[in-house]
Amino acid sequence: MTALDGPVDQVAPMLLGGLLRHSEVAVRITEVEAYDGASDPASHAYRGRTARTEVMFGPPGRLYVYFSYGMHWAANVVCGPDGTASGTLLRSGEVVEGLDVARARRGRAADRDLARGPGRLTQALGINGDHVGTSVLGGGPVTLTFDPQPGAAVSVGPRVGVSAEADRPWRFWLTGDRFVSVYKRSPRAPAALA
DNA sequence: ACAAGGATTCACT
DNA sequence: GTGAATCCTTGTA
Repeated sequence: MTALDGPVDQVAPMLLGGLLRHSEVAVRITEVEAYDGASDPASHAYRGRTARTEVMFGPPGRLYVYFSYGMHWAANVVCGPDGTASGTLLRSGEVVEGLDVARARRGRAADRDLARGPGRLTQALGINGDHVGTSVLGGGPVTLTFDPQPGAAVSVGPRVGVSAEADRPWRFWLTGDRFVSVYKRSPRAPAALA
């Protein structure tokens, strides 16, 4: 029983403002996306258990990390009760600790861009495939600290990059935050309704 | 065994 | 704004 075992579209916005830490680097989460296994064609787990998506069916709080476009890692926090496949993609954040380490990992990039984007965020934190299945709820190398801010304005909008169900409003971000990635609709997604 | 496509980023025009 | 890089996972033969 954790704060993560509810419906993913309710859990995802709760991660906003939270702190994800991997040793000396910590990131304040500013943007997330929810993915549900059973009802969500855009989810990797939609077609059932496979070797890759197995972790999404497990207990909440574990990391699901996958390799995308042949060059980027993207990190999810598994949500929902054990046996249900859902997860929250960590899309963007602000590096608030370990700036020097994050800068070294990200090459030449503006501080604002250190973790602004799913692939950038994992790179700044040093998260990769080795961390699949690691719990972020304590005891592991990666930890997630909730920092709920009841008064904070949260925006909701369509998801990025997915070609199916792009218009499901399951992307959440802190309204007006500088450390939110720019929205760019997938070229494969059907045109938005007028 | 093979072919297709992707929950993206970066450099260049 | 546009296009290339790059390799893993999955479905199909």
